[in-house]
Amino acid sequence: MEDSTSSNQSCERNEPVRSRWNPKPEQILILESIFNNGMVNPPKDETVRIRKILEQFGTVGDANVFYWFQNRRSRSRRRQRQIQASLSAVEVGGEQSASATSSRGGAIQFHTSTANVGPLSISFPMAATAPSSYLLLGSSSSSSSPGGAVGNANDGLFPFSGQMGLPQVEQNSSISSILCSSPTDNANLHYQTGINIALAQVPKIICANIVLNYK
Amino acid sequence: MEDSTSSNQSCERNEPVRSRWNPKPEQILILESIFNNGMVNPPKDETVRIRKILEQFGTVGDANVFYWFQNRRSRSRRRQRQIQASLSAVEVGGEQSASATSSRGGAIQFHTSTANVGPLSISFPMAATAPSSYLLLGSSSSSSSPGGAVGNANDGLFPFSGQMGLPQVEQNSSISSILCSSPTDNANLHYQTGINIALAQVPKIICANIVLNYK
DNA sequence: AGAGTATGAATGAATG
DNA sequence: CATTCATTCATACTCT
Repeated sequence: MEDSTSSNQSCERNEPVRSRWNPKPEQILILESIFNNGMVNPPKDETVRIRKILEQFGTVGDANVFYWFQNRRSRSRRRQRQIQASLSAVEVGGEQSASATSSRGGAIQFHTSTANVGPLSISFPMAATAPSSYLLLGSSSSSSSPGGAVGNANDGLFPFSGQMGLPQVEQNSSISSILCSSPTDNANLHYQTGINIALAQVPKIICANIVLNYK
Repeated sequence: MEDSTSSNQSCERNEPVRSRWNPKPEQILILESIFNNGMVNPPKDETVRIRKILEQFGTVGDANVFYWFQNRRSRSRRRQRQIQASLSAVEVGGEQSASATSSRGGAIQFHTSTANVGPLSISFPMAATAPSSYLLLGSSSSSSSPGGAVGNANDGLFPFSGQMGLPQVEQNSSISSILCSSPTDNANLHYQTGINIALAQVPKIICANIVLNYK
């Protein structure tokens, strides 16, 4: 389950076997944030950057990131289809009704995506010095895309060069900003409000706090 | 949830429904052999011939063969790229491995297909007269490579009309020869040795009839 | 001690 | 040839 609350999750902390990648809560959070922010299908170069960021919290490869998005997109779409299907059940006797399905374009509407957390907005205290910090949504500060990459027109700050094939944002959440500080310098992280999701077994430090507001 | 009810995966032996082609181990072996022998991009006519051969082991269409090679090529290239990339990662921060990190070599794990069986050698009886027998000859150990020049493995006898744009042979196995006889006139197709590995569900690794030495 | 499920990984099939 | 989607296999994790 995604809940991941508490308990174990054998990361690589000192694991003997590593068969398949097991994303840590922080990593999931980040990925989820990116996804929910609209980047549902990051182009390759973005994938690499994302991977680097995630690496702060644990071993991960580009392929893992790639697969993650692919699966996320896929399952998200499928869930949607299902929901929609069951909704249309209301009018069974009818005719074609919604049969056509939304195919790729369905209008997704909000709904829980990540399982238990629900719409949320995470905000990290500021981390300042992380080797590479990501900043989602935000306003200013255009990301200094190295290499000048894509001047992305979207006012956002997310490179966003790709094509996002999904209606995106399947939930109303709005992340205000996320910064990842290096796990090693956990220095300034304080719980600010409520929820504080699972993150539980987090490596031990950091990032375990995030403020999320339901909205 | 995704269990999908049946674990089916099988073949056509008694199929309920078959939507997508599910290559059998023997078929995979053959395809793999051909590919590893240098023919990474068979021209149309070759594709047809290959299909016929594969058909001895199960239903398959030209398109399947075509797709197979296409995907194989594509993924092979990608894997290659990944590996390459991760290797070069060793000089970024300045500290090599330390980054800890990537353990795993930072690398992605794309399973390599061949790994678990260990040295093995499967061998098939040689059946000589199949309607259309394919014979791949590897450049393997046997001295055949004259001059040892770069010579691609093609010294063999494979038509080889295509262009092979790949480095080819990404795995260590070297097939020395493969003959496919029609199961229907099974006459001479008997699994002869014990090994006969799992063919079972083995998606990767292959085996069936062929003499291959892991090296 | 399993059953059930969430999800990482692999791969056939398209599409551009 | 590159990308992407759908399906499926395999496994980690949870719950009873």
